[in-house]
Amino acid sequence: MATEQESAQHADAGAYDFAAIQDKWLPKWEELDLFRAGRPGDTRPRKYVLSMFPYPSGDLHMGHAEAFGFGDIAARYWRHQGFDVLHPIGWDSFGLPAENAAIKRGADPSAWTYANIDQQKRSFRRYAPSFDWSRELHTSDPEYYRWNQWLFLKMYEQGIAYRKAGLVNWCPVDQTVLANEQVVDGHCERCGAVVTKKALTQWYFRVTDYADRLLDDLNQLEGAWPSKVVSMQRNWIGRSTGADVEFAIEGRDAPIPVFTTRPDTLYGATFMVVAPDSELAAELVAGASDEVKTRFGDYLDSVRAESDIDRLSTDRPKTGVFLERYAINPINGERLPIWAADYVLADYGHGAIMAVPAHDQRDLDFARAFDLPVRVVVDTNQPVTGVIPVIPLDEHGVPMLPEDLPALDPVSTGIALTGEGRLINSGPLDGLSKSNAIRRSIEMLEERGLGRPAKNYRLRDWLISRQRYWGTPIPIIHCEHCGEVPVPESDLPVRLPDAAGLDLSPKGKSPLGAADDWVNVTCPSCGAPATRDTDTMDTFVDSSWYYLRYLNANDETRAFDPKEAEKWAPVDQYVGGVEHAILHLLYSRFFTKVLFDLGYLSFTEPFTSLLNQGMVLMDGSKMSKSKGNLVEFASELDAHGTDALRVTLAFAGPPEDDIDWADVSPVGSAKFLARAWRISGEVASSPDVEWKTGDPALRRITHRLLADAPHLAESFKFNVIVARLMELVNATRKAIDQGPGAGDAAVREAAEVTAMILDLFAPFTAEDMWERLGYEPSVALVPWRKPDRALLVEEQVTAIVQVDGKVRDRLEVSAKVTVEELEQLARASAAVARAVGEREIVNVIVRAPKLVNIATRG
RNA sequence: GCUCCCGUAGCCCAACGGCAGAGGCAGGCGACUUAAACUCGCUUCAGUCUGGGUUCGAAUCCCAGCGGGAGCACCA
Repeated sequence: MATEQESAQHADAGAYDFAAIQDKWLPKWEELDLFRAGRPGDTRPRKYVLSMFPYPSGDLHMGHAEAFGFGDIAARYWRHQGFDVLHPIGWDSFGLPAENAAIKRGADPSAWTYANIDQQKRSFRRYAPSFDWSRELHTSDPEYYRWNQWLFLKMYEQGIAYRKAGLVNWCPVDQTVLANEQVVDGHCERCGAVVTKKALTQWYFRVTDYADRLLDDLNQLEGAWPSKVVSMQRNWIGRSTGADVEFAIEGRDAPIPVFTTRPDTLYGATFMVVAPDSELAAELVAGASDEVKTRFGDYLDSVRAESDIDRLSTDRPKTGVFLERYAINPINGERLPIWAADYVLADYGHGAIMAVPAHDQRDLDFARAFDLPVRVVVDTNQPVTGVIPVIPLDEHGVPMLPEDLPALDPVSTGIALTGEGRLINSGPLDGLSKSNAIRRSIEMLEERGLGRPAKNYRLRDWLISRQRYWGTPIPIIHCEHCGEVPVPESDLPVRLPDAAGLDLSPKGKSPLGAADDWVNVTCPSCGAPATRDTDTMDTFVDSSWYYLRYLNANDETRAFDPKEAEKWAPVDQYVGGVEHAILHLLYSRFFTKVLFDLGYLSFTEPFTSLLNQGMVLMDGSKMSKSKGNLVEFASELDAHGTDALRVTLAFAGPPEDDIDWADVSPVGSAKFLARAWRISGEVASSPDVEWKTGDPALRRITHRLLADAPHLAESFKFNVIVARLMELVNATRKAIDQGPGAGDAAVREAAEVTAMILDLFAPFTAEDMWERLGYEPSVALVPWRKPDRALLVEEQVTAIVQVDGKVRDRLEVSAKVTVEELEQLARASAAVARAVGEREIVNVIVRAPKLVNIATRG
């Protein structure tokens, strides 16, 4: 309990009270409506700063605090640089958790979602990010998702959205299909269940048509996106170039194509392998003996029973079944036995390969397991012009000449020869290098009409159908007579039916199918009874273009205004977690390119610069309730205040690094803020004071920070800016207590600059300081002062003198000292003479005015 | 197995190829206090993971190794 006396002291001392400051400024800021972007007549240049919008799963947590904190630092920074900054916020509010909560607790998914949003908005308000709330959007609003449907129809018209049957990833827990990107190490990205396969007819977006552009345009992002994300996307798209080769099949009219990156090794092909779950395998086995049919059938069953997890384990033994059919090698007419084996995938290339066991590890493993022939056609011992050969050493370390090398024998070593070399046993290709042989073999195939250059991708088309309720209905009607009929644009949005009365529990088919009134419609084309498509869209569709919806979030006539896009987009600074490196970020890039092709956008990449924040950990591991190491966002806010929390997160280290909460000190941050704030109350000069009269030493620190802060902010070195602010506050304190005193102009200048820059991290404290310094709100809109360059150069500097790189003396010299003068001074130094001794001076490097290095010999 | 990133005081982190320290945490000493906490002041602490190389000069660039982290992993 505080006594009256203590309270009085409290007030007298003007103690820093973060709660009071927050309560004071929140309503005032809202009244001032500071962060609305794009006001009519605003002529400032524009910046678009965006943090990935949150899924409303409950309340905000420390991860949000970090991510939105960094986004807000960027937004505030650009405002201080004189930009009209668009910094919107919205809600990624469709998705499974709402539905699962509905099933578990009987809540309506919509009610659950919007209640969470209310809760999170209250937390955001306290956290005070500088959002333009007037553009708030919810992807679960019909006003939003109607444009998902509109985009879907546009893509359907272009053939980009299509339906096909196939084996798809199936999550047995969520009871829905998953896109390839949502399967992580064979597990469901969301719930962790082991993913299985299921044959279904589903909707896809043809991302593979954009694979080359998605890959090639990554070059534009080099340097502006974390290199990790760029390489992950490259990896994910996984382009390989080579050739399609036509193989005739005995007893089949048409030849079958095979994709290979190594057409140069055609002469080394000794068998062919087809994917057991491909149509081709089924067709080939149909013409085989009953015994083969039985063995193949058993094999196929065992393959289908495998989960992706089993398939993912490497070095598991190769399995397969000989189909008793033969292919003809187009280049030399050889008969190649055809096998079915699960190491060949049905949905990559053509689901069939030519096996060259001597030069492909997987083929070699298979050949060794089934005693199939191996023929070496590339001599990898032979050096190739233009390639520096690695010369192997024998056991005594003596380089071995080619004739001393052990014979190439993949069969006995078990190692396939995949390196550079010279072609042998390959007829017209003999003697060529690997790369020349690849080129020549493709030419030969083209001349004979047996093959052509080809590319393949690891990337698969994006499966967007979901068999769940809480998502965007797919705007297609299925009619017995007309087939797939798009819902007319004028009938959009196709609203979700009311959840009440629907059984949302996962059954493997969409709950929408049970909404009879909703499903049964008349065909827009022929008027006959028809049914709606009952699947909903992957929620990653919602987030693929939301950055455009912010530009006119309240426009009911269109998805977005291309003129606004011209003004604001693409996003200048995007902030979010690396977990979206290949999901959201790839899909969003794809949508942007589609919209470009449709003529709605003039750019092809959505996010010019990307910052990935790290994670907030506790004691070295991810925070979670079950581990008992959860740091609650709300309780941290209560204990230390918004500003201290934000400063702590910004100061902890580089933004992209993980932060361990055990290593940081919100108490320390609060102390720093209190020190800064106290100074603003002690400044004894008035705002019209003449800066030039101020203490030069303190002014130098102030202006050095003004000079450095922009490039530090733009390279995301927020932790360094905070450290430099601490330095400035410490120096100001010293100037007041032990220097020129609180009335000095430099003290006011330092305090004002502290407030201006502190606004990036601690907006409440900065605003209150700004008011105490005699100004009107808001400091958030004040352009940063320009550094006085004259103050940055010191008149006297300490020059260091090195002898052979070791510091031997320091000299106080004028900053304008000439090279000659400095060298003379250095040579005259007694310490230098001692260090040089009898040695001969061979070189003197002078970097006036800071450094001299004397190199000696002897 | 392949690829990428990172190793600086007890801890978190700074340092255009040029004096290893901006800052914080923790520790120590002191002031305030009857005392403690808070606050304030002062202060100790590493030669940059190891080994080579380039350079007048390397934490920084190059090579190899060790340690840690991440991504990819039958994609023909």
